[in-house]
Amino acid sequence: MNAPLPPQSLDELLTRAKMMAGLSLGQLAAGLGWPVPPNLKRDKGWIGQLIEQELGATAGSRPEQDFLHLGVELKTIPIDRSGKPLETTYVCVAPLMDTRGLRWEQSLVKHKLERVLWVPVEGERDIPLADRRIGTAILWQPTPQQSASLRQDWEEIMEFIALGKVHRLSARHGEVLQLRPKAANAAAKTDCIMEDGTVGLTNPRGFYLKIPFTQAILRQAFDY
DNA sequence: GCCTGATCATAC
DNA sequence: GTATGATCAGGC
Repeated sequence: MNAPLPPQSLDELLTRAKMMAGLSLGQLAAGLGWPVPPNLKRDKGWIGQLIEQELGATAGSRPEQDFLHLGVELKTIPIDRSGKPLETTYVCVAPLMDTRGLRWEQSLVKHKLERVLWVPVEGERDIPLADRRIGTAILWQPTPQQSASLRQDWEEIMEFIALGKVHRLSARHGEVLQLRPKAANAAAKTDCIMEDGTVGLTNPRGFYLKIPFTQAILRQAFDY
């Protein structure tokens, strides 16, 4: 259907994002010629893909920022009536093999979070999907304090992984960043380092931002 | 009510 | 299986 071209500048991206603010998902979907699913149970990535399309991100499954030429990663984030995030935010998969020597500076977490365009969307389940409204987008870069917190959690988690203790990590680890399963289901397996140094199998994991962290990002932008 | 572990769709 | 986009939902 209607497929906007990629924005050619950061200003153009921000202008497009501002034009979406206040619109409902139904309005946006209609403009793009997309059908609205009854709910997100079987379409968990629908909102993210809709916003991607509207803003002209290159669809696809390439492990890159959404707007590589602008150095911007796009994240939609479901919020409640008070503006608080309803869910944690997925960042990227966690490497579970050959992690010795991997440094924060070269990590995928740091790279993905260097510049993020956050698009808040009403996410409460009692609001019909088509009626949920899009909020004001926020272009964010981590403050030195936020970057230090992310780095500390990342290093602690990666230390566990490198020592073959990934099975001892839970979502409770980390102040702002957590490790959780990221797969089709619990039967999915991938190679990992075991405590005796051999190679074993475990559930694929991903890094997620905890809710208070993203809540602080929204709060610092909207000053509430 | 919140959170952690589990799960859904799709492309390749 | 891995990567993209995330939310679901039962146990606490």
